[in-house]
Amino acid sequence: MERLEKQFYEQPTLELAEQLLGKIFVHILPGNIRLTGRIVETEAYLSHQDEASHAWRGRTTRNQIMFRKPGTIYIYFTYGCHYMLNIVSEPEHCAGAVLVRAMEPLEGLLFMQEQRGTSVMTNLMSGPGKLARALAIDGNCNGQDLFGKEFFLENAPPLPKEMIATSTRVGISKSRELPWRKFIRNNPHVSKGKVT
DNA sequence: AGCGTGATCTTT
DNA sequence: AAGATCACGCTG
Repeated sequence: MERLEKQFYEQPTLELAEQLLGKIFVHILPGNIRLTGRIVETEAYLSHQDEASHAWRGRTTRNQIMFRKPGTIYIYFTYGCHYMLNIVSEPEHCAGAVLVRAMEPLEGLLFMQEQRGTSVMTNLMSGPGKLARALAIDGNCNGQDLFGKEFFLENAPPLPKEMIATSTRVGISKSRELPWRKFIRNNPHVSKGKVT
């Protein structure tokens, strides 16, 4: 399947959060090892309209990558041990982003199992911290983009509307009521937040 | 249900 | 300079 190009990432953040479901995330390791997963859960983060977004008060040292061109990868470190993978959306300087919260592991399973210390498939990438670890993503990836040799997305047929579920976001205290989490209904690889 | 772990942001 | 918070995951 072909790679997704620039215009795919330029859509409004909420639409991109839905469109990303089902797409294949690819990380190529040195030695041409493919680590890949199918995105099954996302969350939208806007900028100034969204109190829970890192960008809601404007540009800082940490969030500056969110202001870059769509398709850029924004990684940050939290709780002293986890890296979070975000994909920048909207036109440049708007600072929208989509948090990738869960994937279904596809290729590189042995590597992922070693990274994660488990071989239970539904536990490899069923959460944002877990998937970053499984895909060998850390702070060095911050600011890279999805148009190079190392990271990109592969296309997949759009999902039927009835397979897409919506809920409030998880793990935040501000703007809790916003229904900006998107996930594939009844998929066993979504995080242990809320299921329907 | 409780806590580790460290960067970042807010308040003094 | 100090304190609070955190887009989490693991043990128990």
